[in-house]
Amino acid sequence: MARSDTKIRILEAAEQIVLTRGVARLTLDAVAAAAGLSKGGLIYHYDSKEALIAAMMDRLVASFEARVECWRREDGGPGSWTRGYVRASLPEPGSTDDGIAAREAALIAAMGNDPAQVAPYAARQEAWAEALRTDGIDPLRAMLVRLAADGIWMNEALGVHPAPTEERRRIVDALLAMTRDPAA
Amino acid sequence: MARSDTKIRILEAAEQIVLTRGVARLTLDAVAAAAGLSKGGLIYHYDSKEALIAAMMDRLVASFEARVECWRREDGGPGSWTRGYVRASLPEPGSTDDGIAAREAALIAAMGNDPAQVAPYAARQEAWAEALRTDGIDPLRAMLVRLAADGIWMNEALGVHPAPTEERRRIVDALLAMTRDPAA
DNA sequence: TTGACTATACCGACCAGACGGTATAGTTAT
DNA sequence: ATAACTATACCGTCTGGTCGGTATAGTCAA
Repeated sequence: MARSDTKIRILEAAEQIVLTRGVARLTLDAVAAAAGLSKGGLIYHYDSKEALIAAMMDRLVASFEARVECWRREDGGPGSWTRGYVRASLPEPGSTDDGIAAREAALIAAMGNDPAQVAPYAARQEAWAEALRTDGIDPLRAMLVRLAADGIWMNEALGVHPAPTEERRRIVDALLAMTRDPAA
Repeated sequence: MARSDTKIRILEAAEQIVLTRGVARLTLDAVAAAAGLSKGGLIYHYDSKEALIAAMMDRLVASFEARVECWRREDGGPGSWTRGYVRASLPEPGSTDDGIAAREAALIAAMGNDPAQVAPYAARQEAWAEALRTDGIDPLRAMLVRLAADGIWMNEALGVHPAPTEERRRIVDALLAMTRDPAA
């Protein structure tokens, strides 16, 4: 068995638990069981629960920014970063892009365990605001698009669905269009 | 003492704990201490932690919808419900409207304790979507405004600030304007 | 008026179980 | 052999919840 997969397996197990059973059940025993190893094995990889959640946060920030950058590159032009943010935040339902689950789960876990652990995510805000500001489109418009995207995924992370699938798609299209059309 | 004040005192204490110390520290002992009574006294009013959080959720839904309705009435005309939603979600920083704290705290507490407890909030989505749809303005536009408002307060509930105070005000103004101007 | 009884509000000691974390011995791959 | 990894047993603490009890105020028949 590929040994280095273990750490990732642990993180994914932790994400699943948060998403399906709630932060309160994110216990070391539960994570170990879900990842298919013992608590001792889990602690070997992550010294403490805090370390585990910190790793989830790192993974989330890195994977999210990578996905934004990936979309931005195969797009280009004014507004491409904003569009990347939207696409990275709101992958097509049913797509294989499961990185989004990590984002939700990690943030919820951090918030649930200790609000201070949200810091790594909060720390990226300034950089993202700067990216929006210099994206070649109206900065206020870019920020509105970004916030609406946040509104969707954050609601969905809570299990709340502000719009059914069909309408959701139209909303995402509208957000992407707002980054292109100079009028509205 | 006015007996029913106690229940409110308990709920407010619980909100404060969630907001300042995190869900993990929302224990019955902590709530009782913060509300100025014993655990026995707390349990007398709310049979279990679950019941306490359910009460927080009820309070949140009722108070939020009341605030939306309040704003809508003293406004009127097309888009007034959408504007009410924005104003109820995003009170001026420093205003005495602390109802928003209840919304954040209750949702976080529910999510932290058991995701299923978010249900009372999720259940209102359809009604809100209907209100947006029949608000006299472009429904898609109304939904985008609502989602952006959600994006702001949900970020802030996590302790994340996507925009500094000055820019935040401009964003809120832009959202309100979007419910009035037929163009964009 | 008085005494029996009830309802409401609250107290705080206590308990069983769960939790994060430690210790340590064992296993496997190189 | 050694380092990477895993399993099991265990510990102290904390948590949600229980339970027996107290205090006060009100009702009501005699």
